[in-house]
Amino acid sequence: MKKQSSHATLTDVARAAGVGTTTVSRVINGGERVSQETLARVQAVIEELGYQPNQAARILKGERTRTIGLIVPSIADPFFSIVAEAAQEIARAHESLLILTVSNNDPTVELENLNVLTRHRTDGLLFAPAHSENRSLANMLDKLSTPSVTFDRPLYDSAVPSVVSNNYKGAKDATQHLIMHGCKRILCLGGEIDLYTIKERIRGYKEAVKQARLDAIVDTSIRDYESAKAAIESHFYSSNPPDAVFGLKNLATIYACEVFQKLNINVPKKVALVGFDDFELAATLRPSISVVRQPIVDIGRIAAELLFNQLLNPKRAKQSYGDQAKPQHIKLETQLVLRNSCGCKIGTN
Amino acid sequence: MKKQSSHATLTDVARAAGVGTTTVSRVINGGERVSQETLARVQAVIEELGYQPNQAARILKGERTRTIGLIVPSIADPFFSIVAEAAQEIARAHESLLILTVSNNDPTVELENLNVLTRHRTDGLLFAPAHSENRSLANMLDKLSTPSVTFDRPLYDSAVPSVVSNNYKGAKDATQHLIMHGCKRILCLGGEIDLYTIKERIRGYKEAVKQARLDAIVDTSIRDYESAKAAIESHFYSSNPPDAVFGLKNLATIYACEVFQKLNINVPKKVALVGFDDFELAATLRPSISVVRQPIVDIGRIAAELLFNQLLNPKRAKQSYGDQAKPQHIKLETQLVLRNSCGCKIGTN
DNA sequence: CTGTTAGCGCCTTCAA
DNA sequence: TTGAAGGCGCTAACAG
Repeated sequence: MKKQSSHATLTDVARAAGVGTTTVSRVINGGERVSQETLARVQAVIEELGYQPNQAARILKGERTRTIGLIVPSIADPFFSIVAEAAQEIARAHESLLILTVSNNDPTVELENLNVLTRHRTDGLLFAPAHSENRSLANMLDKLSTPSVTFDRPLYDSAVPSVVSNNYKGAKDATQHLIMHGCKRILCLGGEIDLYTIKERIRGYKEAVKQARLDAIVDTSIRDYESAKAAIESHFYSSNPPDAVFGLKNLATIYACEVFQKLNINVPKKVALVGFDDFELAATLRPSISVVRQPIVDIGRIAAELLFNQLLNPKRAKQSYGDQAKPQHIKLETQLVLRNSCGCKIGTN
Repeated sequence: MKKQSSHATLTDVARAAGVGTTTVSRVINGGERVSQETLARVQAVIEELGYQPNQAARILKGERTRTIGLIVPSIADPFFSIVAEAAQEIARAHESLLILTVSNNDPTVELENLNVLTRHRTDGLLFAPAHSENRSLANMLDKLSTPSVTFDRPLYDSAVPSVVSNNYKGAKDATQHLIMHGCKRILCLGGEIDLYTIKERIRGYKEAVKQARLDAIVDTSIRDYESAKAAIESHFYSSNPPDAVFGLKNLATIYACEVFQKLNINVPKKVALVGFDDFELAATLRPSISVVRQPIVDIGRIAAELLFNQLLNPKRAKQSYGDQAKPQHIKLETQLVLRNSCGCKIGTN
């Protein structure tokens, strides 16, 4: 009888094949310096025993763990699930595994995740920081020897590179487009004001209305359909209703669509609409919804590639903040996808 | 100078605190049998050094890895990203990490993932098998000591428990509902005929039309928008066009909507429509789309709970197929969500 | 080409 | 309440 419900070890294989452990080690690591016969025999035993090397033992010997940690606010969110898919693809190309954790945008949970991942000695870390100003997180990561890259949001005052969209310009473009359509009172609608992305988008929106000498009307009270309905009703049943809405994020835009439909407020005749973030069916809704599209796959892919670059070129890895070599901050451009909700007369489909 | 860019070890801590390694070990494992002073001193050193125990070393000592592997066809797919979120939540509750891999429904990739996860000695495995009839996979898993659970699809001829929706009944219900609306020629539209879920849904559809003595019209040629358009055109421009469509999956349904809109075929007057799987905006489209809704979160949650039950009660874990104790196969009921596309006159929103 | 051996970092007896 | 020592499975010298 063998050990109950356990895995075969390299020693087991060596014994069964009548060779030394080194030989087995050589076989599983490419089979260099091993005679054909021995190699075949050992491989047969490996097959028979269903042997798989114990990664933990390798790690202990100083090898890389071949895992990278990914911390996302939510994996059910299409944005982050697409980033995750792209990241895992790159990881796989580098023969690494992706360990997925979810932070809910909670810095405490984020820190916990970070610690667990550290215990597991992930080779690198990919994450969307809950708060971009988080001095203690920044210090911690700079001290940590684990290469890291943030995405969607930067981490200020740290040496951690980032890959984000140009939220500011995307929002400004969208707002200016509405202005070009003649809109005078543009409501900027959303929630989660603490997020870097939202702040940037609001900044872009404000810049655009300011340049056009229009009033900035910002409502960040949206949390769910109900709050969206309440907010929109209060704005549109007022004496001076908006003539356009800029949705700060996906759900805000979708809720706005639904509420307008429910209240029989015609889009785009009565109110023009542009949203941040494209979504499935944006082109199928009537009217079709104009949006600012982020290069989501690129964000995930480039962030992961940046990370593996650090892993493979450790030379620049330990630059600390303050060195003249600044961390790489990549800002990807967004694309304004014009459909009908903004007032454009673009052919359906 | 300390070792370059490496992590502090338990020995480092012990030395710095002027105690033995055993003491430090005790401190990080609850601090029993350690004097207050010593405990405080050691904790201070741990804090100062940013020490985190090396999980690999613990694993080598025989502890659980506190990781579970998740293999999904695609994480960008909303169905699987929701399952993943639910699973990671359960894992977190059990202080475990989720390692995410993507199979693309490719058995070869699936096997690779399985092997990598085995090398990492994940405590358990959660996966949606690419093919439900995969004898070698089944054998492999039965031999493997790693507790596993499949979701969305079972793995036949194996001792691996599963958590799936009642695809058969959901599809049958949907089809019968269309029949109740008076539909006589119901087109069953989709793709990926190899998948368990699709087969089951087709089975349910066929049973329903058979009971009503109607013809079964099944078209599984849908791969993308173009193929959907071609298929629908060929069916609807024929001499005997369908009066209803049953969408076998999300995208098939959505493509159908888009094509009908494009071809100016009125839903539900000209053709009734019910789809399998609910989706964001299904209620917002005009007409709103009636669907069969799966309890996705439950699938992920229950699968993960089943897995941890096995982990915590290893007694029944090693039941092999053929024992009288059959593996647990959980089938969750779906819900027919009636909106307007089927012909129901249900109030909007 | 092949085998022996010494740790990697931690936990767990066993003594003190 | 503390510490010393062995070993988990593997790899990398270092012999043969």
